[in-house]
Amino acid sequence: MHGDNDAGQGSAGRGAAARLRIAVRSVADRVAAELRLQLAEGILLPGARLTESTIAEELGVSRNTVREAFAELASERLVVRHPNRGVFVASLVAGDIHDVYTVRRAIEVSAIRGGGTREAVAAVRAAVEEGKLAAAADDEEGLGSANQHFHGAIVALAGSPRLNAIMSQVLAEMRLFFHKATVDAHFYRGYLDDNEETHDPL
Amino acid sequence: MHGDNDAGQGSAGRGAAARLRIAVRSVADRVAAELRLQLAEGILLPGARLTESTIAEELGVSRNTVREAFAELASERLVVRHPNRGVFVASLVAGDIHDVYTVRRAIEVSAIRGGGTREAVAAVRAAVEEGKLAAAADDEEGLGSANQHFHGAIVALAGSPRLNAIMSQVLAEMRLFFHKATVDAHFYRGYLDDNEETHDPL
DNA sequence: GATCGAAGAATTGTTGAACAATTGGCAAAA
DNA sequence: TTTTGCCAATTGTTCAACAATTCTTCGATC
Repeated sequence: MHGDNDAGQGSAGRGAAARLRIAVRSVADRVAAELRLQLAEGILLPGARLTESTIAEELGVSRNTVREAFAELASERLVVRHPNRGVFVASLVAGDIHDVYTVRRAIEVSAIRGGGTREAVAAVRAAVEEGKLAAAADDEEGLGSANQHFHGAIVALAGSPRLNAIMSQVLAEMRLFFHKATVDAHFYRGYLDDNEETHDPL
Repeated sequence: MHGDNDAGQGSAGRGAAARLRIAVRSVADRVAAELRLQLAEGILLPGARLTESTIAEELGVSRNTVREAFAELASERLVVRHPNRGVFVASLVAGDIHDVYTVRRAIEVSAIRGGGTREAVAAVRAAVEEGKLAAAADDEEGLGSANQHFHGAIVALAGSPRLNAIMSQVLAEMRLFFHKATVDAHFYRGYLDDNEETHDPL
């Protein structure tokens, strides 16, 4: 009874699947993506609790699927699991932030050393321009976006899939941090100088 | 009926749980740990297929739990998921290996720059000694182990939890690679020199 | 009134069964 | 031989159940 399918529908279905193959991943992945988005947009604030059943209901998926999505996000450090208590949006303390910057610096310094293809270098310059424009227009949002592109481009210089992956996690953690309504400006300033030093060699 | 628990057993159970709290994690985590072990020991060879139901039966857990373990391992790149086809032990091609070394180098160079506490430096020296002893005794196994300790200690110099985490993943990937029965010795040699250069500054 | 502890409620961790969707192999047809 | 279509096996996902654990609330005791 369950191996029962008619040829007509089969071929039609295959066509649709092929068209979407690249875009459509598993449901768990899409749930993770949705949550990642809400995290980045500050809809879910650090420290907030994510209840399995609630999210399962909201997104119309099963608790089990939500669980898989949580595992994904936890491995990215965007949420933390407290055994038997639940998962919470990660809230970064000063030490964590310092640590994130340590990682970013390690990756970027190494990537810059490596040189990079002409296109990769061009991408960096483009991101810098993007940032200047946003800064001139006082566009907070755009500046943040340009910042992400800049750091992504820097790491892409190395042409290393793993470094890229690590960097995108780092950037995700930083987004989490920056959306925490008010950031201690002084604390942040210190790191800005650090950034400048990092990419000066270019 | 399901909220039914007697006080006596409750207190006894709590004692046992408290004793094991640190060691015993979730079942999914233990499954992942077991698989990680089999991966490191070369029981599961690169390219091998891991069937959910088989492993579930072997370890006496549910398929769903195995699934969670797979997610964990996949995020560590120890296995790869082919959608709708299954998970396979990751098999690293030349490019991957190069990439792993790129990451390792980036992390280690940065960690060495940072200096490190006296204890951390001592740990590095200890690992070097361990390696020398193993080499003198022609102890392949011990040499591999010493190598792991060495690189772990190097990164620990930075005192960064995130760098440590990244490094342990890198080491796990390397273990996967080294257990692939026969490794092209020449290819490997090239990287050995690289290692030497990396830690020479010490 | 404050503290402590014990039911009770809520939530997580795990299981087992079910079924749709997809894949790969194999046999029959062209 | 190549292609087509079916079958078997496996994955992806859901649902329902229950045990274990944590959180809450409510008295009882001091």
